[in-house]
Amino acid sequence: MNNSVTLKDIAKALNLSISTISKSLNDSYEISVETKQKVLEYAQKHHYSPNRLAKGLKEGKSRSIGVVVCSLDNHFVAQMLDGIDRVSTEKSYQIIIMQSKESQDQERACLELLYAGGVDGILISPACETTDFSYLTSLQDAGLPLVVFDRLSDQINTHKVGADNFKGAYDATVHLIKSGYKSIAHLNTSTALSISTDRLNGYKQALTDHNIAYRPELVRSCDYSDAYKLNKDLERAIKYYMGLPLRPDAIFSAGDQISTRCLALLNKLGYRIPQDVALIGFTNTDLADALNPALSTVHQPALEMGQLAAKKLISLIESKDDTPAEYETIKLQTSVLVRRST
Amino acid sequence: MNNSVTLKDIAKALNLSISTISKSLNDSYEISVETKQKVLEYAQKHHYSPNRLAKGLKEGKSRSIGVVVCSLDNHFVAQMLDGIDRVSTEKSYQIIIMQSKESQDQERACLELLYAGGVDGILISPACETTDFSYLTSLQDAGLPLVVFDRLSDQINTHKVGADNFKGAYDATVHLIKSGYKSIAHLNTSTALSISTDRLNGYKQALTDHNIAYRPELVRSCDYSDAYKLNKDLERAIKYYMGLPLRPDAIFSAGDQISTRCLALLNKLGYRIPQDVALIGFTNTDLADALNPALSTVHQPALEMGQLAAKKLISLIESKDDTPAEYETIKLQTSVLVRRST
DNA sequence: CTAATAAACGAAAACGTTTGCGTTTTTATA
DNA sequence: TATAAAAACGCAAACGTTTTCGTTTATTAG
Repeated sequence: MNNSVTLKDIAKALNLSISTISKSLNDSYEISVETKQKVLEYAQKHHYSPNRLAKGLKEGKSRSIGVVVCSLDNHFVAQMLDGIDRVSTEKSYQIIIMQSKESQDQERACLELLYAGGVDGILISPACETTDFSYLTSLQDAGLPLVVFDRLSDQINTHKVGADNFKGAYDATVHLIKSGYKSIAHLNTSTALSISTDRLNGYKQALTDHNIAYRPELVRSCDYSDAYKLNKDLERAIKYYMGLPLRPDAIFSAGDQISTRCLALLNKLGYRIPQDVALIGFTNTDLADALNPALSTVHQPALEMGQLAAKKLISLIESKDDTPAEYETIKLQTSVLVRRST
Repeated sequence: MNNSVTLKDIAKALNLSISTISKSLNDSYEISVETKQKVLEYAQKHHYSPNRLAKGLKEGKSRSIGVVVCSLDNHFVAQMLDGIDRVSTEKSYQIIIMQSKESQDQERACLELLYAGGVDGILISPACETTDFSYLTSLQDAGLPLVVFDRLSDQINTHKVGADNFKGAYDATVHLIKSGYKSIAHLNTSTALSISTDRLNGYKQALTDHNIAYRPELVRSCDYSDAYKLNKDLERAIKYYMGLPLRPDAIFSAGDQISTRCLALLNKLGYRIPQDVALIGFTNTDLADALNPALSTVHQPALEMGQLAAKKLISLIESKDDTPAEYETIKLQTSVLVRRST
């Protein structure tokens, strides 16, 4: 806290009472125009700005919202945060960003800190590891507004904003099929979150819709939690695929890191893309066109997702009194961007 | 603000006074062990956590620090933020991240908001556009601790933590020279910040040290502020280079986006890297090895930079009383990672 | 001219803490 | 036994707001 000039200071200087100053600055009808004028002038001249803590304490609100994401180090996440940031600063809420690093424990720690910190609401994209949502619901029961975004779960009942992962996966798979690929592998993330099953289901649906038999051996999961593990899992999966009697001629990968790391690994292992194996994956990296080769991607409207989630949360916060009405689940459309890798 | 159980509640429940509760929880010597025990037990059972706002108001501290960066959507920035996040959560400070989007006005707005918000200190990596540091120094004069990181400026006197950009540029250029490139262009960012001149000087020094004449026409600047402009500037620069009578056989680029976008553009324009022109650039992207071709980079210790900057700021905050001692400027070593593009 | 009304402002409580100091009770010292 | 000291706790002010409810003065209606 640095803030210097207070209502008291102004009151003393202008020989008025604190309440008069406060009312003047809040444009109360109780105060004469002349007084208001005088107060406002002095306040501006001395760079008065109300003390956030005092105001918050009085009003029982902190005008801050907590945001929990897996990691900052990720284009997709950064874009969502950008969206969140835009609407929250517009509505003059501060955001406190915390990282779960895909760990359920750390996520729990983040939530505890945010709750204790007195945020007015929480925006969360759960960690991959998370299976237990009881703490989250307990926060909700305690009256804390909550919005889940990006990675959804039906273990919690509130507003949810995500991408249409089923459709995205479906479209990507169809794209591969229509491009002539016959044997399509699917690399997924190992998580209990719906994001994973949705994509798997989209993939399956596309296959059945095109009379292609679903081969479970073509689906592998990778541990997302840290870069080292991911690389290891991925390398194993790729080698496994390539050792298969009916070796896949295309891979559809779910997940930002998975897609780009997969591409890097395929290169490293000497496979030519798309000649040896085609690749399309979920990712929002702006470097997709600069990759070797340019990577076909399923792109999610990350910015909009963040914006919408923040709007939903703020509306929830600001209408805390009325009945929660009905909670919505919004699914934003993804788009397939075809590039050289398929 | 969600927080429910307060000192008063505990006091009432235990038939003690508020101050006794407070002192118990703060482990004061004035309170008997039995009482402390009882209070602690009750507090834990009912998930008491002190109200951040009230505490902050009382102590005149908010235990939060403001961080201003150009943009979230950037690997390098994300890594620095990660570093900042680690040490600040460890020391139980909240961080408020704001984006300047390379605009001096928006940066100013961020700073005003943070100051008004009552942060205990500010961590800033100035916008490219910023030339006027007077507002920053005025904040400093008002007693707000400040640490500048990443992008340094000598227009402000405080702790500074950055990379050794001169050395990084020098090393990159030497690498190109030693790899046999004769005519080395330099793509820089158009900014008044020292980050730009340091890199330019490193480049120049490497040339003179190897008896290569410095050709001003090989140095171009690009507007970093938005993606569209950057692409435009870059394309113009590249075409300009390639139209030169003595066309460069290598490019050393400064700046994250510039390096990766330059690679993408060279590809798009049909130039082969490194046959037609080699490329090395400052960037921390984890996709460098997956690019087309794998991009040689100058890598900055972003995480450490963030950590160090945060440590410096916190120490500044917590020793606000004593004389500011002497301000340091720390330059962290960069490393050249050679890949296929050179 | 009196009484009611409006206009303009101030006093004080409240939000949840922390902390200096006063008060009571117990214990130790002379 | 009288007294000083220590131990354990409560009171109340303070941090900077907002807001309710007076209080004062000026204005208007009857």
